[in-house]
Amino acid sequence: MKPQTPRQQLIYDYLKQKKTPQGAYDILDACRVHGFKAPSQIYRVLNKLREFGLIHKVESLNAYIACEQQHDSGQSVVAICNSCGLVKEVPIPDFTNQFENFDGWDGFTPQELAVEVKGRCSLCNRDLAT
Amino acid sequence: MKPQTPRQQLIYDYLKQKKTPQGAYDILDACRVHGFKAPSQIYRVLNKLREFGLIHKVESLNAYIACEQQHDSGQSVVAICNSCGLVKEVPIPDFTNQFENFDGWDGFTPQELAVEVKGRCSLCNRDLAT
DNA sequence: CGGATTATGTTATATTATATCATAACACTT
DNA sequence: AAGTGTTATGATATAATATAACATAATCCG
Repeated sequence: MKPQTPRQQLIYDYLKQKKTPQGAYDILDACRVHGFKAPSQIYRVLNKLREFGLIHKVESLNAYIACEQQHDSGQSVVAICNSCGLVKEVPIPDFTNQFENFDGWDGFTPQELAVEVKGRCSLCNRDLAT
Repeated sequence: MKPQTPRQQLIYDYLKQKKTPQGAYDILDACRVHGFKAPSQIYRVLNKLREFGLIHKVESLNAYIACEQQHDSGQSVVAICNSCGLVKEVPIPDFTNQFENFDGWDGFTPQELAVEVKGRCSLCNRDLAT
């Protein structure tokens, strides 16, 4: 699924071009020059893009990032560096499968999976070593 | 680690006795009779209890639950029913180990893991079948 | 075209969370 | 016990995040 309207395209492009997750109000400020004026305008577009699976909300940061790869469903594994704030989406193969086939659910049917890992990125690890 | 003060104990007990995650302002309202008056009082205690690993924040709900079992670190796997809102903490053995030993991190060192699964609980599945 | 649906604009408000500064309680040393 | 540092609490204000509600415009499709 691709962005369906100019405004969707605009915000999607903006997020793709950013390396760190952006808050809704950051996006709003950046998009004022393009005619956005109110938070609700931003949130509407963000929610659409989320439905399409084009972006993720990083829940623990209240911020949004563009997906780097296409997912079948709304699944994501996000690595957040506690030190520098860098956020990366990391593909973990078979991971979600394990989840669905897990015995312990006891009748629970998983639909969406959100995984957020906080830690220390490779660059900050390197700085630490010196 | 156990609650260290009467106020910590109070909020911890309150959360333990609830089956669903509670918002900070829900907790505030419930605790007004015990002298709590301001959000910051609640958030301070919640943050302490989180440090102690006694409660979790369910990020995708902005709500808080008492831990059901003791964790070594701040790890959690939370199952949320999209249909009835029921939330359960589910232990997934060896799961976090897989995460730490995952090859694809490329220098990233995981510290805290937050997993939130949305789906349909056993009861709602049963209702659906009839 | 006509009617439905979806996207957008606009204003107001709700919800969640933190900053700041003052005071009280406690733990520890001398 | 007095002094000192630390942690917890009280209290007020405000910041940050998100939604409700209602109006207008654009698009789709019979």
